Amino acid sequence: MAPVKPTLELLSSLSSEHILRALMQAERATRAELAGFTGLSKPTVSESVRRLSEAGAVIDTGERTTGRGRVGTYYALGPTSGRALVVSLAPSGLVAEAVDAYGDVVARVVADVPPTGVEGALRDVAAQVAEGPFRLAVVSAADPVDRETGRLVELPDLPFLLGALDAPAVLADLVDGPVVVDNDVNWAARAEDAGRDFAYLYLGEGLGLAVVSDGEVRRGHAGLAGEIAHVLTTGPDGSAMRLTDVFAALGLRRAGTTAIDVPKLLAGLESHAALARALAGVLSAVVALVNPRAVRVGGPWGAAILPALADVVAATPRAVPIEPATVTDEPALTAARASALEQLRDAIVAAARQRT
Amino acid sequence: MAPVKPTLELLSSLSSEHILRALMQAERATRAELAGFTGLSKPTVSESVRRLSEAGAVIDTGERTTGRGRVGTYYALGPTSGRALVVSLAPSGLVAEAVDAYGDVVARVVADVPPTGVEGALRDVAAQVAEGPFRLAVVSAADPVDRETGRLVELPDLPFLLGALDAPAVLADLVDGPVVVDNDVNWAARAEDAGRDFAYLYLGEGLGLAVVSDGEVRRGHAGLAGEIAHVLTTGPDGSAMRLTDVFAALGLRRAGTTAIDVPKLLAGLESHAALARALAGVLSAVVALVNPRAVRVGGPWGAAILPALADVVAATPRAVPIEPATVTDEPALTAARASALEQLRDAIVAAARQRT
DNA sequence: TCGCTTTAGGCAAGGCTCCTTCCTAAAATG
DNA sequence: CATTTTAGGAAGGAGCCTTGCCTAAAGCGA
Repeated sequence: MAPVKPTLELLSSLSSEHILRALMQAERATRAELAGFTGLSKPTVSESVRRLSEAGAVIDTGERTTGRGRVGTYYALGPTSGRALVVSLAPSGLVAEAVDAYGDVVARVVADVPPTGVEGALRDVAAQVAEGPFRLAVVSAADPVDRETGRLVELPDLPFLLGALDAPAVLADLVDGPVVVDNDVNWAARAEDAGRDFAYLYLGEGLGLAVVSDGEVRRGHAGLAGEIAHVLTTGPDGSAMRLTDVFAALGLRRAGTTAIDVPKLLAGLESHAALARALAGVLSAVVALVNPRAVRVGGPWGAAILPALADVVAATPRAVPIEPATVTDEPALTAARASALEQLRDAIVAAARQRT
Repeated sequence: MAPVKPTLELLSSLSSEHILRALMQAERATRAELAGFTGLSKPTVSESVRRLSEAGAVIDTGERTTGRGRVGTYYALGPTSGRALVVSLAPSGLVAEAVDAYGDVVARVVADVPPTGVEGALRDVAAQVAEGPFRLAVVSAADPVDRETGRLVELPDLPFLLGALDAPAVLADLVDGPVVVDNDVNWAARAEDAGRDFAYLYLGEGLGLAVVSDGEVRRGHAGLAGEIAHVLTTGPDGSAMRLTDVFAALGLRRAGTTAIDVPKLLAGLESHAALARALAGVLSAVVALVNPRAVRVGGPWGAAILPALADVVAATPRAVPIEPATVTDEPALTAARASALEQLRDAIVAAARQRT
């Protein structure tokens, strides 16, 4: 809206940004190479590198070019560029990674969720990959996340897989900057390359849906967009029923909980038709409200139900393509890592802008 | 993502943008005043104004200051800044306005929809407010709009109020720039100030819903987000039923059409409970999928049903505030006008950036 | 009436950024 | 060992923004 003030400082900070981003891609480069990458002139690059070196943002690596011609000096990002923490929290286990500005995973720890709860385990794995404080953290959690606070929230009639957890508070002394927490289904959707408007349906012990509109996951006011358990749909008997109650009616809940009994569901093919109809009812609401180009289906029983679901949806007046999820290996972690990398790089550029 | 190239030209174009935006607000100003408004120094402003004058973007109005001190020269936007066309199309009538870069409505025409169709009437009203070609047009239409083409689309089992219309094609020879078309409900939602995440439910002859996420109306892949007629909900008899079929079941459709019989609906209070329940079912899907802070309700029978609807929703496990719409006087036109003004101003700044 | 104040605008100098062009140093090549 | 190749530096120039000062002209007040 309001234009930026036209000052010479703006130009030099733009040059710095060019240099830094080029170094993030190249890992190390001489000033002549940077001039080639960025399109800036050699004197401009030299001056910018001089300033950045003075501020500690980049350093002379000590390496020298060995080829024809004069010996060049390699520069790289300084140690102050720091690292980002990436954590994936799920009942099946925790994964923590430390990522540097080059996108390299410099440390990785996997752990089980102990019976004492996820909080201690989170602190442990984060500490294990730490090496000095992180500049920021990105957390994926298999439960609904409050958008404001980053805390996990329990919703009625939904399985609460990880339990109460205030990840920003737990990680506060390990992370200097922001701690971003989001639901694993939202992260998994971000890993998909399915266009600017699509929905991602996750079918596992819990049910999840991510809405991607105009290229971004839309979390809603409190971060609870996509919590579809309470959406009205068609029950096995044809009556209007909330989606979560369909599983109860079909006897597909794990005893004493609201979690879905996945093995039983996969074994009992006869319930698939009723499930497909119920899910199609939910998707009719998705189609009506967010109008996705397609619906990607993932999760432990996503592939099993997909054909039946696709058939039912195809017969509705507003058919939408039903596609299998394409990223199946740690999808949430993959997307969280990419987000952490982008945020880390932005933070480095912003910090350099501050300190010069 | 990719930073802008640091060039001196960037600075001068930024200065020009400051000057132009200040003139859009002030209508006319001396260079000294512009220096005060923008925070730029007097020589910078003088130089920028000189360049903009040469390019025709601003002109000496001929007026002179009359106060103490030296006589100043007033500058204003040049005639090439042009106008934007704003049109509202509804069965109740057409409104066309011409808006200049100051936000003033310089011409306005109201017309009825003739039995021959809306296309000719659109051309007529647009021509009547035209005075040379428009730089862009913004159209609000009371029917679903295809996001790609801007054409009105007919959906099965929905009233098609205006009929087929390709507004961009009809206006092509009156408008030099883009023609933006959107649904009137989406425009009405943009006129509300209800936070960054909310939904707008329009209840009239047709049913409409607008979804605002992260501060923007989200239109979906084809522009059909919010077409809620086919969402499954609770029918009068408790069975799962599409929302549009609820009106059929209650005998609230105008004979031979899929349009809602609003007078009959307003007269028959006994059907309100069933309607409220059906709408609440749809809102449960809205809450689940887009998680709005609140739902604003507008339209001819919005106020009538609001208390009953609010009661039913309050009793659900995921209650959401139900609020009346705040803008009731030409809400769609108001928002379309604001959008046109913003786009016109951006276009002027962009054009100046090109031509200097 | 006349000097003072006030105000728009111009001018000059200085600082900074970027660029192009040219030069230098040093390593590999033949 | 001369030539080629390449990183880096130096010089000069152009453009933009700023501060500070000056000028012109209109109103104000004695």
